[in-house]
Amino acid sequence: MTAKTEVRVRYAPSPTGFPHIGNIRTALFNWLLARHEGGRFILRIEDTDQARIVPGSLQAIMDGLRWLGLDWDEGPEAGGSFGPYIQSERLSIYQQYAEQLLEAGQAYRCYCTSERLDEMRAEQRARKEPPRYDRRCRYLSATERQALERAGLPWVVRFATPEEGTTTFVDYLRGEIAFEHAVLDDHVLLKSDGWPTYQLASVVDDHLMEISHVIRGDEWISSAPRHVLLYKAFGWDLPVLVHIPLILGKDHSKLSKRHGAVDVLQYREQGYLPEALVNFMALLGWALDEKTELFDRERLIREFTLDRLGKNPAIFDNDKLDWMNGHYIRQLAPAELAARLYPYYEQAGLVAKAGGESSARPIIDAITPYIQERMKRLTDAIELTDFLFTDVIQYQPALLVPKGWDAVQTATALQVALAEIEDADDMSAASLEARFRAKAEATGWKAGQFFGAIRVAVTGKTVAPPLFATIEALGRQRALARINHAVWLLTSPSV
RNA sequence: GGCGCAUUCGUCUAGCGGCCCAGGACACCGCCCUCUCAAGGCGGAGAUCACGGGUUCGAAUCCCGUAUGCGCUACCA
Repeated sequence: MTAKTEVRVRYAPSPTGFPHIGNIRTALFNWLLARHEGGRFILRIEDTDQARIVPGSLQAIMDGLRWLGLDWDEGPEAGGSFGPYIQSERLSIYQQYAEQLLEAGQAYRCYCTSERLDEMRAEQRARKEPPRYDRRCRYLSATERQALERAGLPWVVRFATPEEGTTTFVDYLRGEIAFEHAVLDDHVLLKSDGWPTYQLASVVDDHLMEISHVIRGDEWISSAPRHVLLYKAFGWDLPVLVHIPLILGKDHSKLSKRHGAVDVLQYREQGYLPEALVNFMALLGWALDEKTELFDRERLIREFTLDRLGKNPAIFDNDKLDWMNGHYIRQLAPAELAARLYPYYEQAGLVAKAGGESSARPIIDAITPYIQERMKRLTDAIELTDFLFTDVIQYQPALLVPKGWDAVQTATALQVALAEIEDADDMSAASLEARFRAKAEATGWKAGQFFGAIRVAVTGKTVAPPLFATIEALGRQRALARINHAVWLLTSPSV
């Protein structure tokens, strides 16, 4: 009877670029499993390829995770008793384990130069053979080895892969997968500069950090047998291996820059809500049942299990994300929405245009309830309401004239509107609406035409938030000025 | 080329031998609501379950081939 071991999962990105939507979705699944099982979610940084490190990417990774609410229990800035969690700070550990393999004869030093390796591979390719290390250094005689050693040549440590037989392992999603040793290489464990490769570092760390489930993209499945062999060489127990399908772009290739936004933080810039992105990403490769699509964070944690994961790659469909984002926007309390909108207005320069925060806030607060169900992204608010923040608006005068009316008729109606607004002692949207509806009734004008003309006069647009809420937010003076201007446009000889 | 994985509406997916001549959602189309645009409601179109063989009384579901797509094939992860 073995005690149930704690679930410990990790997200182990390389700081070689900004966090990509595909990687982050892997992080999400790891995080969800940890939270569902009451386990631990670990962030480990795999920075063993110094040449490829991109400055700022570690920070971006952490910002992205935090924005999405994927908090880590152990890792950079969180601590933990299995640290350090940055591989560049664990070099001596990997060297020690490489040494152990060397002594056990499960690995060997290779003195081949990269030039020789390149030539060898070119020849193999020319002969239509699979490119593979020819194991020259594996079978060096003692004297040869000593000579090389004495010459002070640089060396790498390679794993002595069994030459015959097959390694079989179980992938949680796909079942048994087998690889013949003949197709495996004697891959490098320790590079000539003493740094480990991914293969060594990740296996050593997963073991030392007591990782229970390795959930990663399925591009790793072909290196899984090497990892299994390494575990065996060390005499360690295997974690549960879960290879999840990749996310593809619209053209069915691996998601990349060509497909538009792929960095998580770009989604924030574009006005997506983290709750929408989390929900959406969870559905890329996971489903609860035949109908449920909307999951808040708690529900996701409650329902998430590995056995509901799918095994075929998903194509990222922005349309559905947009729909879902709109749903979550409508879900927000208006005050909360207004607060989240503020930074976008600031970014767009509208706060400054309105004369600073104290004048911008009330406008945003007033109009937000009316644009809430008209947005797919937070950034949509800008275009929907920019006319509220400026003194002058510009539009084609012809837009003023509704279908079925002419300029004269329109000017007359706008003058009536002017009088109504001047006479109004209550500028609330409800009161204005009652007033204008009564007027439409009395004159026999269709609301569509009458209101449409006013809408363009006041906003410069044919598509805008509800008219009377708009006028209320605008205020009497500015509304009058704009309608006056419209009348002038209609009656001036140039039109 | 070799090895591996995958294959259900355009897209995300449900389906784990009979409930399926395949269900839901996005997108699309129509109608309703309506001051525009949305949101919302109702309805529609859309998948010979990649193809070909088996197994079975019965297959989208199991087995074998083929095709296609994707991944890996570095002193990168």
